[in-house]
Amino acid sequence: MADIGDLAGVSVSTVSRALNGSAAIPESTRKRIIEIAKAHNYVLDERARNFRLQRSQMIALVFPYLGDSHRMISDPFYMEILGAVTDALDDYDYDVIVSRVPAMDDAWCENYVVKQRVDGLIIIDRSVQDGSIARLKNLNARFIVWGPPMPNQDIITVGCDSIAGARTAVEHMLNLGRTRIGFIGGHPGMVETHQRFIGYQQGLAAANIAFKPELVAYTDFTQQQGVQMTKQLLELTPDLDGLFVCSDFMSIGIMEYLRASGRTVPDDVSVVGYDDIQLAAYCSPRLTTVRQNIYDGGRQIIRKLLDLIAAGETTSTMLQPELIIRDSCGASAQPAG
Amino acid sequence: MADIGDLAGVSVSTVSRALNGSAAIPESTRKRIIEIAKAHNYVLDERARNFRLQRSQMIALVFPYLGDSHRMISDPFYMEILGAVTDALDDYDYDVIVSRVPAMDDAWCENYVVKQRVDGLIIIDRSVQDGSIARLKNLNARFIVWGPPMPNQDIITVGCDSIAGARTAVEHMLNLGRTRIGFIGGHPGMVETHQRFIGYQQGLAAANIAFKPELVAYTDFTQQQGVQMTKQLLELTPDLDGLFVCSDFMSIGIMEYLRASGRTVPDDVSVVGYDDIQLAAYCSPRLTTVRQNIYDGGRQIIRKLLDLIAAGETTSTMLQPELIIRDSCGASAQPAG
DNA sequence: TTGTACGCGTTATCAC
DNA sequence: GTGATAACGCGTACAA
Repeated sequence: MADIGDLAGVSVSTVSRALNGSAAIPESTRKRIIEIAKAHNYVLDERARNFRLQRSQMIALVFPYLGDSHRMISDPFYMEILGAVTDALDDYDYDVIVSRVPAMDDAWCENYVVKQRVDGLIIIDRSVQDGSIARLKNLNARFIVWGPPMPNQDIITVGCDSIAGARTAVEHMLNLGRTRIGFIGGHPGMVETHQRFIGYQQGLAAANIAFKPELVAYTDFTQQQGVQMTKQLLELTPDLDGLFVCSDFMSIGIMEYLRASGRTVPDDVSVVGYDDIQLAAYCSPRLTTVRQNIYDGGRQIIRKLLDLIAAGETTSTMLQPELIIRDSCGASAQPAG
Repeated sequence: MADIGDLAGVSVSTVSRALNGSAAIPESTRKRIIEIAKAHNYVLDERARNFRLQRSQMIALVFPYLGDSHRMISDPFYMEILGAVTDALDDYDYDVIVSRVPAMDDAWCENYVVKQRVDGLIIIDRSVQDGSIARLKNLNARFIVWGPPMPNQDIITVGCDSIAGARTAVEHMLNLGRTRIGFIGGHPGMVETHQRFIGYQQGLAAANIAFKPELVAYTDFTQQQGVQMTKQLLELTPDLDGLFVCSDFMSIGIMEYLRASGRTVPDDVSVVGYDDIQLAAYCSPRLTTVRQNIYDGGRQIIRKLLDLIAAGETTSTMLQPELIIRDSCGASAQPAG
C-alpha cells in the first residue's frame, strides 16, 4: 500500500481513503490512485482490513450433536439447511463456515466468539438445557437459533411451530381412523423433539385417545436407530397402525423396514414424517410429511442475522408448518373430506 | 497479553513462548504463566495469531457454476460432497467455508488467494477451458480438484474415472438388449460431462452401434431441463429404449416424467444415472447408477489438501467408479448372466 | 484536503 | 533463559 502511495505521490492514508470511497478525496485523485493500484494489480488485504476493523465477515453455521450420538452432518435435512443458507448468502459479502460441535460442551463458544473468528452464528437443533445458548448470550455473541421459540428464553429464533406441526400430523392420522399411533422422536433433550412430543400428546388428547408410554421411542436420528425403535414398538404393540416420525430421513428407512417385515405402508401402518426434504417426494410410497419451509427459513435467518450484526437487533419469526399429504399416510385411499 | 506479562512479571515474548510451548521456557515459569492466563481467562487471539503467521486455518470448498445456469448448491450431489468434507475435517483444526462462484469469471481467485482468506481450496466441477485453474496455479495457490485427471493439466485431482464409469453404464444397457440409448449430460463445457460423453461413445462403438447425434442432449443439471431434454429426445426418437443420465437427481425427475407420459421404467425405457446419491436407493423404481464414492473421496481430498498445505506436495488419486444395479435399468427382469 | 503517528495482538529476531 | 523491538497490513484520530 505504501508502494502505491509512493507511485501516486501521496501517503498511505490517502490511498486507503481513496480505495474505500471516502468523501474527502476528490474524484480526480481517487481515479488516479485506483488506476495505479489496478496497473500493479494491487488489492486491499481483506484480512488485515478485517483485523483492523475487528470483524471477520464470516458467519458460522453450527450443528450441535448430542452426547455420543453424532447425527451425521450429511443428513439430508442439514444439507438442505446449508444449501438454503449458502444460497441466501450469495448476495452478501460474507462467507459461511460449517461447523459441527458437541452440544453438551460449550467450549466451542470461546473458539468462535472470543477469538472473533465469526461475526455471527446460526445454531441448529439446540437441546433443552443447552449451556451453549446461555454462554453465547453471556459472551454477547450475535446469533440466531433455527427452531421454535422457547417460552423462557429470550433469544432470536427462526423456525416452525413444532407443537402445531406434530399435532396436525397426528390429527390427520386419527381422522383416517388410526388409533394406535406411535411416536418416534430424536433425542428427548432436543427442543424440537420435545415440542413435537407435546403436539403428539395434544392430538391424542383432543381425540380422547389414551396416551400410552409404550408407543413412544427416541432415537439419535439415524435410520438404524429408527428401524430398531420401530421393531421395539411393534413387539410391544403388534397391531400398531400409525407412526409419526420426527424426521423424513428416518421415516424412509422405517418404511423400508416395515415392507421388508411384511407390512404394507400405508394399509397396515400409516406413516407421517417431518421436514419435507426432497427425498420425501421421491421415495416409495411418497411420504406424507410436515413441511418446514427450509429454503425460506434460510433466507430469513440470513437477513435477520445480518440485521443483528449491523443494527444490533432484530426479531424472531415463527414459520407455519404445513402438512403435505402424499401416499404414505393412506389418505388417498380414503374418501375425500 | 501485555497485561498477563505484567501480572507475571515477564515480557510479552515470554508469555507468547510459554503459551505456545516453546522449549526454551522452564516448566515452572510456563505453569505460572498459564495459571495467570487462565485466572484472567485470557486466550490467544487466533485471528491476530493467524494474521501474524500469514495463514488463515481455513479452506474453501468452491462450487463453480457455468454461465447463466446456476446449478443450485442445494443439489444433493453437492450436499453429499460437503457432508463428506466437513465430516473428514472434524479431526483437524481447520474450518471450511462454502462458496459458489461463476466458473467463467476467475476474479474470485484473487478474492480467496491473494487476500489470503484461505490456506487451500477444493474445486468441484471445473469446466474444460476454465481459466480459474490456470489462474490458481499462477497465484501459487494450494488446491485440489474433485474430478477425473485431465491429460494436459498438471494439477492434483481426486475423483472417479468418468470415461470408464459412463462406458460401463452404457455397456450394461447394451447387454440388456437396448440399442437406442440416449445421453443426457450436464453442460458440455464441464469436464465430467465431456468425459462421460466419451465413455458413452466408446461403449456404443465397442458394440458396433452407430452413434447418433440426435440422441445426445445437454442440460444445466436441473430436473426441469432434464425433463425438457428427455421430451426433445423422445420427439426425435420415439422408440428410445435406454437413457444414460449424468446425474441421479436429474434421473429421478426424468423417471417421474416418463411415467407421467405413459412409459414405464424400465420396461419401455431403461434408465441409468450417475453419482449414487442417497436418493437413488429410495426412489421408485430404485435407480441403477454409477457410484462415485463421495464419502471416501471427501476424506482423501482433505488429507491430500492438508498434505499440500503442510508439505507443499501430494499426489492425485483416481477412484474407480462402480455400477450399482438396482431396478431402473431392467436387469432384475432379465435372466442372470 | 492531506499527511503523521499510532494502534490492533501476535511472533521473529537479535541482543543480553 | 529472557527481554526489547520490529514487523505483519491496514484504518483513523489528529494535526497541518
